[in-house]
Amino acid sequence: MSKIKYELIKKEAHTQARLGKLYTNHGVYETPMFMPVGTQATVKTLAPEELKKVGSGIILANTYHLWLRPGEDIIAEAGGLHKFMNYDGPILTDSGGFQVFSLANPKNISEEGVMFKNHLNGDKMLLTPEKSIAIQNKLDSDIAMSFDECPPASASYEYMENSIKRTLRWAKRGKEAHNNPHQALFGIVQGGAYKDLRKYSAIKTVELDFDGYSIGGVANDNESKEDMYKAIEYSTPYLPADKVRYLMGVGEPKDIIEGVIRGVDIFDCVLPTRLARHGHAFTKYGKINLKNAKFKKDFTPIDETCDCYTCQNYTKAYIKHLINANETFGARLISLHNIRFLIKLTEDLKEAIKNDNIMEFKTEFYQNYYGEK
RNA sequence: GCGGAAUUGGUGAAGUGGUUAACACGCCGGAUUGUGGCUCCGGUAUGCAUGGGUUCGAUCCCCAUAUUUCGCC
Repeated sequence: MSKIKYELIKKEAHTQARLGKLYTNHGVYETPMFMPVGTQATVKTLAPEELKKVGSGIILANTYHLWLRPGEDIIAEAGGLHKFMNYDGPILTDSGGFQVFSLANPKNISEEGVMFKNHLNGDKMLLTPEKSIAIQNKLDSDIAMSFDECPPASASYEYMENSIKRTLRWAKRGKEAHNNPHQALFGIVQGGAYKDLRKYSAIKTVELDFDGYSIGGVANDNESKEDMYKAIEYSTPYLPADKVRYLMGVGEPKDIIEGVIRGVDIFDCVLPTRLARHGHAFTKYGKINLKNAKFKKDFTPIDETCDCYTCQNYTKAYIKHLINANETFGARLISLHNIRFLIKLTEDLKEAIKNDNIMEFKTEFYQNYYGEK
């Protein structure tokens, strides 16, 4: 019957970084943590066992997509999302809120909910906080997300203020509609890079008392790094220490480090898998593009220091060939590596928190990755 | 051997007597942050088979040569 529990193990001495433990119905995991994204009940190209092997904990699936296809009833009939997709680790479902930002025309947002144009067949569909929660209840994920609006970072103060207030009303409605005793429900803090709006949103969201808290609305709309870090800094001070904090949609190595330093515990991002499909790989010494001609005869692994299956067995030249030939095995190999890279990063961050030297770790990482002094 | 047609970048090709030779693929780069996977954005022929000629000007007109191709003997 337990939903989710966060235990703060240790705070880093010089920053807000936290080492914690997350107890879920599908295992106990340490944070900081990176969640691979499996929108349509699959982390693209990868099998569940492979995800476990690279050390991933929670994965993210998407309410909106699974609602449209195959439909939450079919997944419920299968015995829930875990059984349906054969993943026995924890699953978090996004609420569909991000689709408000990416799919819906802004004028289709009302107090009641959001009108979407179904991207599969063009049908108009209404997603409301109650509906989003009902779908997530049926999907039976470990963590459900509140249905929020994710306004563009460039939104005006006025728009943002109205938006966060509506998101708060939606959060309350969603919480009241929530009806799955072993599923946790997270609230989402919005407010762009406006200090008082982030504060207001955080305090009011916490008042509603959720099982965990997210910081949303970052890394969109060409938002500057500076604004992203501000959005985090303006939010985390108002979040309770005994609840987990999740920064939504963030996954560049630099942003994960900066997020952890500002007190974030969980991240998710499509970047490792999307970059992989386009031939880009993370390495200790920066991101590389395997399509580049210089890798044609490079018979060394993507990253000599990496312990993943890909780096243990395959060369850049081979993977470049697969990507050039549009073979899916190439995307698979890089996806595996990229996810392992980010998870390894969180492992290193955990170690740095234990040792109270996260700023030193950051400096060294940046030197290697970005060539900074 | 005779006659016809063709010859434009790595490939398939469009095109006009007059500034920067269309487009597609490929190639070379770049992008990508709660995913509408195989997308988006750049760059990529100092030259239009070769040599002459006509013209103020030719990739586009004329001649020759070469190559390819089709038909006939």
